Amino acid sequence: MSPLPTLSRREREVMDIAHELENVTAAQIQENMADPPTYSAVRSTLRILVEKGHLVRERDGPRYLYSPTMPARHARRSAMRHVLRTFFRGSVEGAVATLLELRGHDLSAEEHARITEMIEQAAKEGR
Amino acid sequence: MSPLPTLSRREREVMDIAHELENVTAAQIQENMADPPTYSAVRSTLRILVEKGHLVRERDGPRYLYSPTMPARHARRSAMRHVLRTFFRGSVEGAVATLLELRGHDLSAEEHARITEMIEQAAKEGR
DNA sequence: ACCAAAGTGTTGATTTTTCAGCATGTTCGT
DNA sequence: ACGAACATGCTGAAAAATCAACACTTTGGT
Repeated sequence: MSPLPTLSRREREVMDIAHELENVTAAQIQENMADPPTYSAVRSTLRILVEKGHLVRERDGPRYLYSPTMPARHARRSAMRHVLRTFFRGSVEGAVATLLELRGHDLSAEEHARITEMIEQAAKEGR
Repeated sequence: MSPLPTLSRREREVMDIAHELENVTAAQIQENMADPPTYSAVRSTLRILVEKGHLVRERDGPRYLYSPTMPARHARRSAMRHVLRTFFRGSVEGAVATLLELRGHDLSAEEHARITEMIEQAAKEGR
């Protein structure tokens, strides 16, 4: 069914870090957690996430590296779709506006050019 | 300091619905939940969220309406900042690209115009 | 005025999550 | 080759979340 979207608070926190850092050790996870528990507790959460199928781990010499099961592209789309729906009523315009705000007002010329190009492209393909 | 970001699974689910629908009754929340518990359980979660300060409730005749404490604008920015950092390494470009993908390829002419205008504006103010 | 339907407050039990301790194995510098 | 540092597997206790039941009140239609 929907085996994945059931994440507890700590689990989600760990998953976010895993997505942000891509391939992480248990120690790295711990370093990036807010109000981190013991190393032991972190590994406990990691083990559960592996069991649930959200993370895979592979040996990296002495230790394990953890990475998200879901391909980054999927994860990005899924996350973005969720905020788009939840906070922007599906409005791409609204979302872009907020992104530009976040960017502060230091949009480089190159960035501007590339984004404009993307919009152009999307409009063309639109039809 | 940061009393808010500690939300459990159900709590987050309820908050998302509250953000999406703005002013909601307990019944509406329940309708929109995945694998919804009893009405009673929903109200239990709502009460906790009010206690924690994430929701406020006001009478609407016979019943209560719940709405997020955090102003929509803040919530939007905060949510977007989070996905930007977590899934796009802070790249506005990347985020916009994904937004356009999500949009499918049916970007209307008007939408295109407005978004382009926003980008222009941002670039000008940027310098 | 009555009754069913819908809403509310409160409480406590069950389940899940969270966390740490401990015994053990591995690596690496000296 | 030895030991400190670091990693792991396993286990169970403490805390939090989740949920439902019950008694009570309000509403609205007939």
